[in-house]
Amino acid sequence: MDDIDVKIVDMLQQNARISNAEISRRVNMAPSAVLERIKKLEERRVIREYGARLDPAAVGLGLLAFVAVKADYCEDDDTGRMLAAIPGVLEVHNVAGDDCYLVKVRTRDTEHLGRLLREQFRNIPAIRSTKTTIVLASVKETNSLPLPE
Amino acid sequence: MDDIDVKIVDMLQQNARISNAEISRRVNMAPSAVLERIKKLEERRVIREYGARLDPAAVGLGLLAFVAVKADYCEDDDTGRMLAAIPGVLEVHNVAGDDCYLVKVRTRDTEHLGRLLREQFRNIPAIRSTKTTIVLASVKETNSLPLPE
DNA sequence: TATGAAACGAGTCCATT
DNA sequence: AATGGACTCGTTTCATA
Repeated sequence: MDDIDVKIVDMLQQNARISNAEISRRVNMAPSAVLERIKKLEERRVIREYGARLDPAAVGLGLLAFVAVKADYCEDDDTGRMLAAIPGVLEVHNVAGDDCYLVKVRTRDTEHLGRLLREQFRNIPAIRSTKTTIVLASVKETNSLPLPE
Repeated sequence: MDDIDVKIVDMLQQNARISNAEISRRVNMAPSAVLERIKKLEERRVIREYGARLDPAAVGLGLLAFVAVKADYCEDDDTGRMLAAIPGVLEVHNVAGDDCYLVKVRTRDTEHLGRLLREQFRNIPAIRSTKTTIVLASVKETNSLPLPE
């Protein structure tokens, strides 16, 4: 990763639908050279994927919550995988501390969240307890990583 | 948002660098019609932005943590904005419950995290205390929202 | 690893329905 | 709100440095 790679991934982070031609103008290179670099960054998995960020409320997922999950065995990845498979579960992190998992979940409303916890989370055998934190408002939400100049 | 809009935003969610031509083939429409729809979805802010997801470790941000922040006034959005401005802070959520904010943060390592908490977080006047949860492994991490068929 | 030429495909605008 | 034609511009490959 040289400076030009950093510039390229930053542009793609900021706007994944920018054209190769535009990138190549901004780094003063031929489009074919930029294409080569992007392909390699994708192969090396420095670039994982390209995605559109949608307004969750516009697709009926107005409620955001974080659920701390205590399970019998934190090391057992099956529980994590079962959590990850539940619709609305966006993130599952294995965490240090009292809890085993921290789960980010979006649902329509509190009623749907309650149903999800009762019918999905509690049905996973190893889960001992859950503690839910409701998000009232998101001040910032991005996954653009700060890159060096 | 009709069925075709849902299909379009889902394709863009899955791969933001898909061409309009490819989308138009998959929904059996003229490219110009698809372009119109995408423009309107962007205008209505159903589509917020397009981004590349990078491997955090590849850009020197191998550590992920969540920080629960207690502040004097939860309602005061200045604290939230100050948190959001700190480099490495990716998400700031105003939450219900004991804490005021839940903050998602990426740093190089624990040393950098410690410095960030001491030098940045604790310097925000209204902040009373912080409680940090270190992520050991992320089982799932996406922001693709589950859409109806 | 970068370039430039060439061929092909995509993006965009607009008159029309 | 969608189409199809026309023009412009971008993408991709490959021979070459």
